[in-house]
Amino acid sequence: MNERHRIVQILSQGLGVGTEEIDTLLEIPSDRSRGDLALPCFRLAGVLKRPPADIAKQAAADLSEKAVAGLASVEAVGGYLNIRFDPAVQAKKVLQAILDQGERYGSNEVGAGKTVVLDYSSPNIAKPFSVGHLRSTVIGASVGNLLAFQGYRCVRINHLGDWGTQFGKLIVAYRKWGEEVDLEGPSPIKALLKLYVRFHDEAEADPSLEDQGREWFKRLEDGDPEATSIWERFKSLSLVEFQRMYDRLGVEFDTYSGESFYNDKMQPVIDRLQEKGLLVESRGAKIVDLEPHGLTPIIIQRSDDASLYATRDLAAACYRHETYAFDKNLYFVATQQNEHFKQVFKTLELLGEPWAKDCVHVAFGLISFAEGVMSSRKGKVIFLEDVLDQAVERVDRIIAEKNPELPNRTEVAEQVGVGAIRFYDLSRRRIKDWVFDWARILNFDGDTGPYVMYTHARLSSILRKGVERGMSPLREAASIEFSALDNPEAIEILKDLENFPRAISRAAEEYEPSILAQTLVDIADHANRFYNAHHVLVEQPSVAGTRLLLVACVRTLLRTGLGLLGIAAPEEM
RNA sequence: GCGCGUGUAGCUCAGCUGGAUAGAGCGACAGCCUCCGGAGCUGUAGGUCGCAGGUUCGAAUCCUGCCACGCGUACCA
Repeated sequence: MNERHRIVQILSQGLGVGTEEIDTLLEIPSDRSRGDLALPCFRLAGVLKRPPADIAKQAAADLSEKAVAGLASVEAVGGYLNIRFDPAVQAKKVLQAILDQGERYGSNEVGAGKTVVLDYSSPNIAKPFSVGHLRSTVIGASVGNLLAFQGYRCVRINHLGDWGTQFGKLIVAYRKWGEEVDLEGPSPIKALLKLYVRFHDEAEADPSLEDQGREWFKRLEDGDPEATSIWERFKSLSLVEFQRMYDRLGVEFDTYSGESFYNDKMQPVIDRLQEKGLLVESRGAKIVDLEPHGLTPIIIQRSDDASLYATRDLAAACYRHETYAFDKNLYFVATQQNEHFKQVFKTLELLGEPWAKDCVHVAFGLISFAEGVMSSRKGKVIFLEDVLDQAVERVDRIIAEKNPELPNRTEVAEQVGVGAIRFYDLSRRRIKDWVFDWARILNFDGDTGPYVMYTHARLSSILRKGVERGMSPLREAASIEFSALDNPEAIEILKDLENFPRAISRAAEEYEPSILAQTLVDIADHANRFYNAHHVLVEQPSVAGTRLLLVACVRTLLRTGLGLLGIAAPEEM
């Protein structure tokens, strides 16, 4: 923003305060009817030894003297200096920018030449793809989109949970009761889940099963042919089901190399820990003592020499750095694993890896049920597929009621239903826990995905109707009829349009898609108010053309924003 | 016990680097289809920002203590 720069200079000179200080002090008023920019003068009062109101008054005088282009008014109110830009000038500028950049409006190149590795989704083989996995999947995918929009090269990794003691357990269960379940049916994972649940039931009575499970995992790790072939079958059956989810969600990965991929890459890491004298034996296991750093010990090798999750994560981090030379290495994993990632990152640091500081655990809260936590061991899970199906079905019923003539009804129902679920998960800050509630997740009124999509559809509809009546949006913002936008509803939207790039940047920097989701709700809200209060397709061509331009621009932003969240924007619904 | 996190309206949540009367949605109540799609719009009611101190001209926001809840706390991931 050029005016801002100019304003900072004038104020800095007039008041005799550094430009940087002025710049950090300048803010957007919480109540924007007060102006577009404000300078609270209280802090300056201390430095300048003058009353704040005095400073504000002088600053106002300084500014009005210099006649900055595009400034509408400048006034001192109490200790505040309030600055207002000429709304017509602002409007032209932002509308033209969107006209020029289209769906790229809001993007930038801050990440050009940099690489970010994103580890997300990462479901466990042979376990259901539950609503719990939804979080990692959609947050990770969306942050990837946001970072790519900022010019970063993104490497998307699905770090499949395809290794570990659980497979030993499952192999034991399969060998004992495998014939009692149907692995060739429509949902082999449900069959595997039965085996897993049964294992834990029986293990309560017969604890030796746990030992057998550990033993079979050890065999798997040592390359035992029977163990390997059973494991491979589980894996391929699972991947088919996962792919079905990813297709519906429109989520993609550059690689599916999971934990098993690192089975032969752990030894070098263990050796290096050994060389550095970090590895110590304790209670039969090999650990790195992290107590001096306020952390519990990280277990590198079990007493039976089998590997652990932490070992594989260390190997994976090193591999990723060698392979991709990342600038950031992100893990989209629940808060439960806070300590684990602290341990891993600290260990990398102790190994002398300077890039340890570029590893970030992008944590999110857990999903629970009113009755308690989800647990695949007890078979208490909600399958994501069931949630998506319910949502789509509900959308379909609503369409049947409100818009029965809609073409592509099945396709749109799928888009809106899946979008609703995605938006629900992305719309609150990641760190928050939430309790799964069918009534809430299937509600499509108010601050929801369907509301944003609906607004997009309404705007699309207005544009279509406009064309039918021989009207079209202006192609040059310079020729707008500003009086057509000179009302509180339109002004509010123009501010939204202006702030959009900043919302995107914040969402990307903080790895927080909810910032974008909330912004979209605000825009949709303002758009709804606007077209309820003001007719777009009016007689006067200049007014209609101007309002159509505004409609087209808002629609573009909603489309861009939904796209970054991985949500479709149907023209009708 | 210790570590990390969360605590804002009945419920679900916003509140950007501390700033001018704390904002939405759901639910409740009252209205709005001779007008571009009512998954919408307008209005009303509803808040000691967990509690107590402190820093500051100014604190929901920063610091300390306490309380409540969640997660973690050695061979699961």
